[in-house]
Amino acid sequence: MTFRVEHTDKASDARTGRIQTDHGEILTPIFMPVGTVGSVKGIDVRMLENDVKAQIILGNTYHLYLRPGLDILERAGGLHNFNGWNHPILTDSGGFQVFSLAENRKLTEEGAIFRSHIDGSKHIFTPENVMDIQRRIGADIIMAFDECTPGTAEYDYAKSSMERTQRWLVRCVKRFDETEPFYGYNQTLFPIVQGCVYPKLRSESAKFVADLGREGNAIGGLAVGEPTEKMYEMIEVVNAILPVDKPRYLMGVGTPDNILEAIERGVDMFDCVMPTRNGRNGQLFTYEGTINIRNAFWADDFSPIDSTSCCWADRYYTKAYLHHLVMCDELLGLEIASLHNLAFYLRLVTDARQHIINGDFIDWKHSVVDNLKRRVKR
RNA sequence: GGGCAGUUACCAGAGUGGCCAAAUGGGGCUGACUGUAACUCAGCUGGCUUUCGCCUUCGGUGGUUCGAAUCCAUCACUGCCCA
Repeated sequence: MTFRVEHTDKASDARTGRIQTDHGEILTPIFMPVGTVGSVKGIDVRMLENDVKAQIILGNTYHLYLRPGLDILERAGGLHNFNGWNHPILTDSGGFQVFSLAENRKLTEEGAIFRSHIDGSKHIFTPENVMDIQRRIGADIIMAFDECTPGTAEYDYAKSSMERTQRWLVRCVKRFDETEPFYGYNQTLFPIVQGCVYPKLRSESAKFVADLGREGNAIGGLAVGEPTEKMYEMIEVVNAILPVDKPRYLMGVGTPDNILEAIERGVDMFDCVMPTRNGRNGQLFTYEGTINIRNAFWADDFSPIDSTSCCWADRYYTKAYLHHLVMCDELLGLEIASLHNLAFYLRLVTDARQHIINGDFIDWKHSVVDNLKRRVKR
């Protein structure tokens, strides 16, 4: 994998760049749709390519390991062959599940012991086997096994958690570097900065990560319960330390305005379940603000879903029709809402990229950010 | 014409003397959702009030009772059965 910064913004830390992988190129800043079990929920690969214009998607180590399992993935020839997505893929390590499945796991120095949410069976994830598993899943970019610390953690816990993540990181790097790709094409490992909301821990973690000299770096443990302003502050602390010539990936973030604020602070890559999950729950993101398409007042609004038109569905279908589909629990409603939201997210980062190139990113951001946060009432 | 069963909130449907503005579903309204155990979850759903509380409701009318969705009478309507 290679990365090249192409344009830097004079008024902020925003920049554009180009990541090259064996499965193709990624123009940054980029949003990566989340496909936890190997599928972006409700969206097939043709829609991802042609309508969403996704360049890279995520998969999840924990979920894919449980189902379909490594044997099937290996016999399929890796995740790209299995799910038909012949562009870059990034897999998360299961570190987030250490956080989100906290009731079903036990943490030790060795790793994390999980109870499967599917059948209750017991599994252990260690830095070493998570590297091995991600080798076999076959993503282009794989993530270190970390603990995603809650945003509300006390300093002492955050410190010991971050230190354990660092010890795990050393083991991840060692294992990754002494193993080979499973399928012939190159893979790269991104380490993850932790440290909760504490600047001291964040900078310590960022230095540790930066010193590893990997091809890209990630910021984890944000948007997990801390105030939004803290998140921005932590991004600033960390990005002041992470190398500028490597892509920076802010894990799991976020809302459209979160993404623009993070781009301003020098982040290049994002993923979030929000466009798909919230879309399934009836929330649409637009440049006008967010729309809850279940609200009764959309029932007779026969205007296009999004007049600014992120994809064909926005022009083709009306709000009233999408409202109807959602109220009827029709599968098509979930699909259209997810499609719209993903197309919007990809358009958002594409527009950000263009404005960085044009040199007016900050002005543009100021002109759109308040609207992005507002709720559209008819 | 006779017999039996029934009529409860938007719908279905519990409740058969006070703990009932009335269970539970559904529908509806509103909100939440940030590296996906999530087509999920939460609140509200007679009126006024932030709460307390007050007011108006259980087919209609009239009664019994300290007190009625619940008991009695009568009328109306619905369903099934017999002529």
